[in-house]
Amino acid sequence: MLQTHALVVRELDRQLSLHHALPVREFDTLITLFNGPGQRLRMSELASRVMLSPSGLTRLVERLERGGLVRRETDASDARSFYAVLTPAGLQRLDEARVTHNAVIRELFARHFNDEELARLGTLWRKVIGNGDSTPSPAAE
Amino acid sequence: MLQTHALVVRELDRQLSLHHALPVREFDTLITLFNGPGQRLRMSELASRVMLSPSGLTRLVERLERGGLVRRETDASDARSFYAVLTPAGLQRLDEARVTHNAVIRELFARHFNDEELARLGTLWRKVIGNGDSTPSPAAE
DNA sequence: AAAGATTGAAATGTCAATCTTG
DNA sequence: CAAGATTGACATTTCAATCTTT
Repeated sequence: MLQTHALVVRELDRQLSLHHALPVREFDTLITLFNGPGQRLRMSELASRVMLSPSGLTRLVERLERGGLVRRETDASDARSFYAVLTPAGLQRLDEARVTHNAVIRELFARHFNDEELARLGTLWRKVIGNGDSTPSPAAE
Repeated sequence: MLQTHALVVRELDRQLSLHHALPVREFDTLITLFNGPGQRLRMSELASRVMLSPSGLTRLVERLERGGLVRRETDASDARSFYAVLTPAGLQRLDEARVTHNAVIRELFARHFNDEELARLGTLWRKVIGNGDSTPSPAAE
């Protein structure tokens, strides 16, 4: 299982970096923002969703901001907090990269399974995510 | 799917590092060597099995060697090549760490499934790995 | 020249410490 | 003081260049 995971992520990163100069981590961050309310999320919330430490996310958002794909805004209700917001350029880049993303997933992964198997896999994975217990982990949804 | 795997790997790394000072990458390398013929593998072969670049593996083996868990030997038939060999100390450390490894996998993952589901997952994953497709179709552009 | 492996430089991520605000 | 976020120091990994052997 760990090997399967590593294989898919590696190839995804290779293709996204090659065709869109957008490593898989950055891609994941953009798509997470896209799914957030108003295409924005607090830094801390974003960090836990993309499984990065707070400092790791700060640095990643710095890079995205330099590339104009994301913008940081202050929170009117709490001056300690910042929002990361998807910019129009970020949205466009995400849409382009999604084509490659989907192609890789299909080619490397989905291709091996029929619809019933895919549905079953989805169900099984959700069981794991939905239940974070055992040890107090800092990052969970 | 990517999130599920990321979650498991993160927790595995946390627990192995905490209890055995053995990050998941090192653990993976030891167990791969353990499964090799004579508990040894060529550097290049080991690199591809643990999904590390050649240079990445060189440095990882350096660390393991410093810790006495692995030893490097020359190859009599080809002076360019080196073998990484599991030492007795490495085997013992691996055995200890396996307890933690199994506990985490069971708690975080296997616990959610019955035997039939686990068998099915194994089958599905192997389908993906079995295909060493390095360059998928350029459906992106 | 090609293959196996390593080294230097640079990118990315983490932990601990710090700064600001609640 | 606690919470959100950032910064500094450090660890790990990769790419490109290099060295040795085939």
